[in-house]
Amino acid sequence: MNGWRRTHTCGELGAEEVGQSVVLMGWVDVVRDLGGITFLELRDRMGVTQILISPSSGADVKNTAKRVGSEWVVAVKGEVLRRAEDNVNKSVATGEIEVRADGIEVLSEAKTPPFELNEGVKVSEDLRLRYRYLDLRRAPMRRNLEKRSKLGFAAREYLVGQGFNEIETPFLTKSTPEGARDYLVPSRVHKGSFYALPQSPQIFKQLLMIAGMERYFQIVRCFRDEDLRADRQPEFTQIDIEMSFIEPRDIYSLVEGLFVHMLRAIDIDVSAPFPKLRYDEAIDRYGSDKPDLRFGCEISDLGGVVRGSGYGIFESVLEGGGVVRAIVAKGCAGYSRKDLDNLEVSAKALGAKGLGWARWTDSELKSPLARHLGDDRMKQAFETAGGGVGDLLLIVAGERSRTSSVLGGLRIELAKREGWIREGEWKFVWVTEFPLLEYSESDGRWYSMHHPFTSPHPEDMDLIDTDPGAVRSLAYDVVANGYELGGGSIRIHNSGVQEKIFKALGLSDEEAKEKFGFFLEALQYGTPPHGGIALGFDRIAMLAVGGTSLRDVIAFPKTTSALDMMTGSPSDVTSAQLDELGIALKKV
RNA sequence: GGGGUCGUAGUUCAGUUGGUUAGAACGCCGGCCUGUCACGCCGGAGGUCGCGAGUUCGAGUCUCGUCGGCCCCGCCA
Repeated sequence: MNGWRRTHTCGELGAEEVGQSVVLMGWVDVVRDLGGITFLELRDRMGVTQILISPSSGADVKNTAKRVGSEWVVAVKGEVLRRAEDNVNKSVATGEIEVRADGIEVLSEAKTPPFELNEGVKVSEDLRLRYRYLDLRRAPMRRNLEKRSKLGFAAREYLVGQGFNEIETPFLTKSTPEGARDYLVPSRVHKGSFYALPQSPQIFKQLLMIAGMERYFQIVRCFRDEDLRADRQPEFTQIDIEMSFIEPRDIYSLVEGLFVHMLRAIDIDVSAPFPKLRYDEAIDRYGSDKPDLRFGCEISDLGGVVRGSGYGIFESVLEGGGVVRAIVAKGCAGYSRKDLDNLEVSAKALGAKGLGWARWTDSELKSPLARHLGDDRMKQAFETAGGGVGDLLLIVAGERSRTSSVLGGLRIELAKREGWIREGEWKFVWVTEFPLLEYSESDGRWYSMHHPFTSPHPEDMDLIDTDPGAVRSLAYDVVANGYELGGGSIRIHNSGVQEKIFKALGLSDEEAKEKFGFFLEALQYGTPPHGGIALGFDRIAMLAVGGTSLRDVIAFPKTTSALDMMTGSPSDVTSAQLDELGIALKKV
């Protein structure tokens, strides 16, 4: 570097430094060659500074400046000059000054990049991912990663301040039967055996409680081999927390404090405590276990209104134990036939058999259902659901949970379509009292809704044998703006109860012993009551930067088909590598 | 596993009912230019229309298959 040392960054020079001799290093953002005079914009992570190559600059400087192009890395030595008043650029932090180059050194030449790096230039997602290191030079991505870093630092700062120890747990661990599909790692030493990458450090953090650590946390990578979404990557980061001698409310206040502290670090204010909704309430009112509370449009039950109407479809649904429910779309009475058809298509895609509607315009109430229900009953239904003149009523009938999720889905769709969601707003909510178990028709058995170590609600302990579906758990999710940001529970700390749960899940004693024997044994050595939570750090960061995809906050993410466009993984390995692992590939 | 949508110059896109030589902007290259900051002006190069079959006298355009991006359902204890 010519013996030069960088004296300043490209974001800090101003009127105060005028007259100083400085050395800047960075990437050439733009070259503006006006003939006798040339301007370079030099960029580093802190900002951009204009470099002046004037007629009085030496021949060396001028010749070098002629050669350089976009994204070359250069060092510039020169004097900070105050710009004439008409030349000040108010839109740039360093716009009051420029640096007259007395020396310029090319540190690295650069090929013309495959896309322009200016903010605001649209580039396809796959190109950005293939050249991620260039994409990350762009200001929005850099800002996002900086914010993510601050959030992580604030989380550690807060938790350590609360007396937590950050403790690492293994990545090469044991495959467990319940839950998401595992990523497997073959063992070379023990051919035919596999490690699994952790879906979460669940068992280890409970063992740390048994070990007496009392307050553990870890910002840790987790792996799940399931299909991806905008908010789901195969590897993702959790803020994993576990505490001993606590109740759910201790977790609530800890996590509320954590969110307030983290978000304050990037100048976002949120208020705590967060409201709470029981699971069944969330489903009935919002049709989701991760309700978006930034807008209303709650679900209403019309069973009382339509019962006895004589309308065959509704009557038979009600007789069969189903429900007739509705949402009111405020101000949407003007929807066209086509709009309504589109909504019906959505409803069917969400699992509805059909979609009933009624539009209450100034003059009249229009609905294909009026013929069956009568105008009075129709109007009553409208009012029961909280609607009136100018509104649209959407009715779904069927099995309870299906109907809820359909209306919940329509609710979200309407909110997006009608712009009911105010950007920048944060609506947190705790969803509590999740069911302990859910039944799988296809497998003919019960599964844990959270995980098999979740404590049943003490009041429901006796129902485990008689009515497993009615057992509530001490599990909770923290939800913001319709995203599940975390979930946790109070754990079972009694090996008898744990065995009972394994039995309810259809695990034989032998299976339980084979898969979790070490853990069942550990529970017998003096286990403190304990519980915890795992927060989705990527999702928190995504919401905090105003993003819509985890790719916005992950430096090197995977595509929706779990490919890494940059490295080309996953990829073939040599037959020698396979031999060493004792693995033979099947033809697929 | 399923549904939707996209794939044309380095990039972002346009391309009519299937019809002559596939266009624009930005970028890139060359020239001119002493106050630009989206610099300006003049000129130029640049295309396996993702890939493979098929229909047709003729395919960027139609059909089938396939690969890939994005969004969604299933799945994600």
